[in-house]
Amino acid sequence: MTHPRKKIPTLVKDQRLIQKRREQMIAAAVSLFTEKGFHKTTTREIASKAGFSIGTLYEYIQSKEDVLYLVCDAIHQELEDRLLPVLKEQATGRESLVQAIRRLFEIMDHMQDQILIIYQEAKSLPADTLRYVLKREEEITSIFEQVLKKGIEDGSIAMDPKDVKLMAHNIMVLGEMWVFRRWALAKNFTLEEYIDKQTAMILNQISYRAQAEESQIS
Amino acid sequence: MTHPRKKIPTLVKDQRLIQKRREQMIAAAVSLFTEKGFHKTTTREIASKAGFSIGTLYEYIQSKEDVLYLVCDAIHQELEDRLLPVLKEQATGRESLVQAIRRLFEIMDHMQDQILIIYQEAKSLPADTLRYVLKREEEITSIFEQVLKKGIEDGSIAMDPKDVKLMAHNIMVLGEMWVFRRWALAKNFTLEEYIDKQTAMILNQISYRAQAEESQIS
Amino acid sequence: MTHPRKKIPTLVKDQRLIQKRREQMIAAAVSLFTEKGFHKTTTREIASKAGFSIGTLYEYIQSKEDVLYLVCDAIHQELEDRLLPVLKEQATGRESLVQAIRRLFEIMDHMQDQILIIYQEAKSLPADTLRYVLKREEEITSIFEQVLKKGIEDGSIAMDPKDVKLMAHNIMVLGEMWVFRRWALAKNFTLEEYIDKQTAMILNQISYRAQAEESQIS
Amino acid sequence: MTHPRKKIPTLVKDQRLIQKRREQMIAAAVSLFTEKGFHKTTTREIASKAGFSIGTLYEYIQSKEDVLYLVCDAIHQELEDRLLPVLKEQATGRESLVQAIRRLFEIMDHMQDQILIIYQEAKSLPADTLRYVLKREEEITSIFEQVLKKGIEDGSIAMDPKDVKLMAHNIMVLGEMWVFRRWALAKNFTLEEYIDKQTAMILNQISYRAQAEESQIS
DNA sequence: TATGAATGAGTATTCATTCAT
DNA sequence: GATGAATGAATACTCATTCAT
Repeated sequence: MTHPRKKIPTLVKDQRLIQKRREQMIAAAVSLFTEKGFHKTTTREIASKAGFSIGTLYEYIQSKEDVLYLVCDAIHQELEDRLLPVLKEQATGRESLVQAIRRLFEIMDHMQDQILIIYQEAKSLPADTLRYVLKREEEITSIFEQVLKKGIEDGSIAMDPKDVKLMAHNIMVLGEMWVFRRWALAKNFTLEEYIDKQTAMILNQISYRAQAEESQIS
Repeated sequence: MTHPRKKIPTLVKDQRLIQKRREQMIAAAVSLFTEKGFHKTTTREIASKAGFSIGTLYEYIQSKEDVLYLVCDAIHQELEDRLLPVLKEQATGRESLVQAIRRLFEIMDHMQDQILIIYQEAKSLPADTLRYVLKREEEITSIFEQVLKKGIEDGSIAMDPKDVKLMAHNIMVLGEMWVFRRWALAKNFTLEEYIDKQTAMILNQISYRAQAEESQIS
Repeated sequence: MTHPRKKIPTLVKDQRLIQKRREQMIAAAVSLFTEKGFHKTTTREIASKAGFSIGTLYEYIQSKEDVLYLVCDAIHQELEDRLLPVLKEQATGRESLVQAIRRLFEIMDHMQDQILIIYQEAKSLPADTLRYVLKREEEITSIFEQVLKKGIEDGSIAMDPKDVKLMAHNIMVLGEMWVFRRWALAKNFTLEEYIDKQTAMILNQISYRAQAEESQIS
Repeated sequence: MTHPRKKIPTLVKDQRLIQKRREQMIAAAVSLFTEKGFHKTTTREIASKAGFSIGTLYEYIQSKEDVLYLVCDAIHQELEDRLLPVLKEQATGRESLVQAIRRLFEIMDHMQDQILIIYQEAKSLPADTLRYVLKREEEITSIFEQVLKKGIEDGSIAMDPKDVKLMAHNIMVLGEMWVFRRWALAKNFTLEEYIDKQTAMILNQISYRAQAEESQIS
């Protein structure tokens, strides 16, 4: 169902070892990229913070960019892992949406360092690899598309199906905005206030009365 | 009225020359940063593309980061210079808002490369310098605050004054989103459609009927 | 007993290798510094003459100044290693002094290039590091202090103990003078003559008859 | 009588101007070379501290080394100008010697920064130019040769004429030693003490009783 | 599998010197 | 005579990557 991840070739064969080493590597890299950015972090530092030698690092990756990709992918994975459990089968689309927005924003608050890495460093990935990361971002965005569609179907959400995709992106971006405009927002709002206000705005778009307005604007 | 810019020291004294050389330098840097990013662009490339030698480059700046700052500042200046003229004294706040949103989004579309530079490279600025750039971003955001306030005063816009700041940031981010989610949005919408839909959504938040709804959500 | 040397940090761990590489590095640097001086010698030249790459050089030092320090320290070490063996337990202070002066002057003649490096380049060391080098110079000077004191004790040398330190410095400087005034001295004297004459002068100061004279001078 | 100075070509013709500019230049350079050394001082700094532009600097010299030469020569000139007046026609050689030694050591104390420049930076002069500086040093040394010879002639000094040259060099070096071993000497002696002790030692060499001793040493 | 020494291409920055005005 | 903008060769130092052990 989900898009396949990029395979990063390895000189090592033991799968369990690969996973362990990569977890160490990713944890080290996240903390270093957060602190100094991708370019100012050296592979030596990553290896050393991960607890092994530079030679060993290169047994598990082929280039520094590979580390960045693994980091991005792990972040997306964690984001998804934290977001999905909030969706309940029995809830209406609207209920799920409110929950998912809250959860998304809380995740953004909690993972702000990691989110920033994706925003600021992903561009350093080779074009090919970047595509995997963007695909992943799209997959996560599509979670909101699903929720919105469910709401339309069960009647709890009123909106033009053609607008579902845009709305899903809007929600993601409003979440990320809490991270990358934090310097301005945190001066004026708590996370709670931010969630409440943005949720209200989003809900306002998908209620019946809103639909009438839309036509008379432009 | 506006926040003062950072002064970048120069070895050259002739002000006219400084301006001319810096314009050349900025133009060269924008194109190179867009193409390869800040870190992968060398100072020699900047100088050479600007049409002078590496020695001359350093007569007009003190470090590579200075070039990045000048680029960011010039981009913000151009953005503001393009945005402000759309505001007319005699228009209502609501009319101005619609115009300004359209203009902002068009500018984002037109200056996408530059906007991306700010988003992706500003983090490489020294902390001190970054503050100047963020301050500038806030100034531009406050243009929308002014417009919203005017609308509230002249009765053309209905919203809680406490929400003005957040709404202004939302508008800016929805504009920038056209740039940094272009890989997803451009597949589904034209700029026109994007402007219309997002404008509708924003207007929906600031119409009288919307106000009633807001309270009953959370 | 001797003052501790400055530790120069290394990226390499193998102590034997460190010693070997540093010996290569020092030999290369001495010859280059002699030929062109510290400032006009490039790190690349040092590495290349030492037989390894510039990258390898920096595995064993942290800065070009580190090389200079290592060179100075090695020179002092060699000087001391050549000087000390001349001192015999059973000799009188006066006998030891004559031997040590001769040996010192011979060393100066033999190591003139190296001595010049210390004289002319040590000032380029960071203040902290320079202190280590001067301390070392003082240690070597104190060898002559010991010899003089021994002579006073065993009665073979007659001088005011308060003058021991100055005399030790004088001896060292008269030795170094053979190096840095060589352009004038070598035209007029052989090393043998120089040793004889200066030794005579020094001995003249520490003989009983000399003491009487001193008081009637100033 | 004195050795001719090196001519440093000029683009400017007005001799009075040349002298004025060079004085400014030398004063600036001495202070900068003292503070940071020759290599770390830039020509721009020299020009700026001298009160004119870099372009003007090069109207009066041809290379940075020329500045160093002018500085060395000016220092030697000042040294000589301060030393010579102490010599009185009517005094005995021995009296003159004592006076000249005292004066020399006082000059060394007073001009320590400048003396250090000659000691540490002269090696950066082109070989040709260096010869002029060494010649000058020899000239100054020969002042002491003259005094010693006069003493021998008038019977106030007892020494082998063949040792005059060496003794003159010894005196010069013992003076310079107050500068370049200041880090060690100043901890133990005042200038007065230093002068007294070294003078005593020198006089001890040139008194009749000393002569006897000399033969029996080696 | 793990190590870490070796490599050398790459890069920001400096600075003596020139020359048109 | 004075100025100062322009030049570009030169240089210390870094760091991703390799490979022998």
